Amino acid sequence: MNLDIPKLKSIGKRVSYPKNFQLVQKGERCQKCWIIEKGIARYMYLQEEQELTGWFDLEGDIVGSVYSLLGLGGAREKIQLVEDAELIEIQLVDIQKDDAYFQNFKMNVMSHYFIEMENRLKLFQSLDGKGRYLYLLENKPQLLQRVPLHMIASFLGLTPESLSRIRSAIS
Amino acid sequence: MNLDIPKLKSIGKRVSYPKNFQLVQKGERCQKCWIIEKGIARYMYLQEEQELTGWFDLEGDIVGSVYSLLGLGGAREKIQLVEDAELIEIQLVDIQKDDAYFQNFKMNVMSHYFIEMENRLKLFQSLDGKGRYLYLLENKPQLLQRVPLHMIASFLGLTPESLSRIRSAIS
DNA sequence: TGCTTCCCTTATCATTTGGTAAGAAGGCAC
DNA sequence: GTGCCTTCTTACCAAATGATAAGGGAAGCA
Repeated sequence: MNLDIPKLKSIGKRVSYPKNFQLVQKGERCQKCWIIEKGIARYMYLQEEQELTGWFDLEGDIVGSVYSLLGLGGAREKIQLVEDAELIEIQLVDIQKDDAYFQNFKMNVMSHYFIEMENRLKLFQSLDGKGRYLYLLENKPQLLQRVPLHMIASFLGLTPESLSRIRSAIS
Repeated sequence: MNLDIPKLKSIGKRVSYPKNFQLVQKGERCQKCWIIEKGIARYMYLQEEQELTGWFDLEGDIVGSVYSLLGLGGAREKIQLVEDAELIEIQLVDIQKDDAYFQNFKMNVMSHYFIEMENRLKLFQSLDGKGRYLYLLENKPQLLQRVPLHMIASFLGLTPESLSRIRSAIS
């Protein structure tokens, strides 16, 4: 049931992209996904005037628009690199050749994000800004060291000013 | 690609349960799911001391612990009926007989909740309590008429008092 | 070097929200 | 009926957050 990552990597090819490079465009029907060898990817939603940070992927994660990969439609978000990155780029068509593996791939990718989002939603429902920040500090401390704070603030549903206040109140 | 609902219904059997009946217990490995003919189901997370309303299902929706149905483990939530309900009860084992249909079933159920939760998360990240309430009023007005407001408050990530204040400020 | 741009912080004030307490209205059991 | 329980509202105060403005520092570029 688990995803065969080595197989997935063998299907793809190694690529390097610079900071701020855009992997996925909003509305795009994605034919690719990536595995992060080094770097951070950021999922961004364009919400009336403001840019919302929906998620970050780190080393070892699979990057791609889930909505689009599943064949549900065009990507709802754009995905950009926060740092210079080294990735394994995988053409979807190469996974689709093996249908059983492709089904397994889709189930794995979606269930992974399903679990992450379920947790994330509970955090928003039950914790205030300080609580959400502390949770991030506890569970993904690398993000706080490698990602600009205004992106973290958006990810936490806060203004940069509020996040700054929360951080200064703690330390 | 879409789920064959008539087929699903033909597999199950009609049942009636009273208000407050518990369909799924936390930790349970579910062998059933349901289609709602009449009534409302409520998904509840037990979060340190407090009870969190994660979701509501209405007429036409498929009810069940997605996490458990996908074989990922025991249910993370309990599911109870908000009203007396009429349901089509479906034994999982009966769907699993047809593997292609079962794969399709799982993909459909999960992608449905994936999309719902993605939207819901964006609401929490970008809107305050009033905004989230107005969104609900616009998009699921039936819930406000049929579900006790303290459950709605929890669903919106608010205290009952805050929701009450928001409602009185609007009307 | 000097300049701009980006990133972050701090301060102030208005608004929103939570916590606590209290009370009203309705349903239900006895 | 009486009494209990649930649900909902209102009021008050403290805390959290947003909006706006301002400033400093670091990085990048001509």
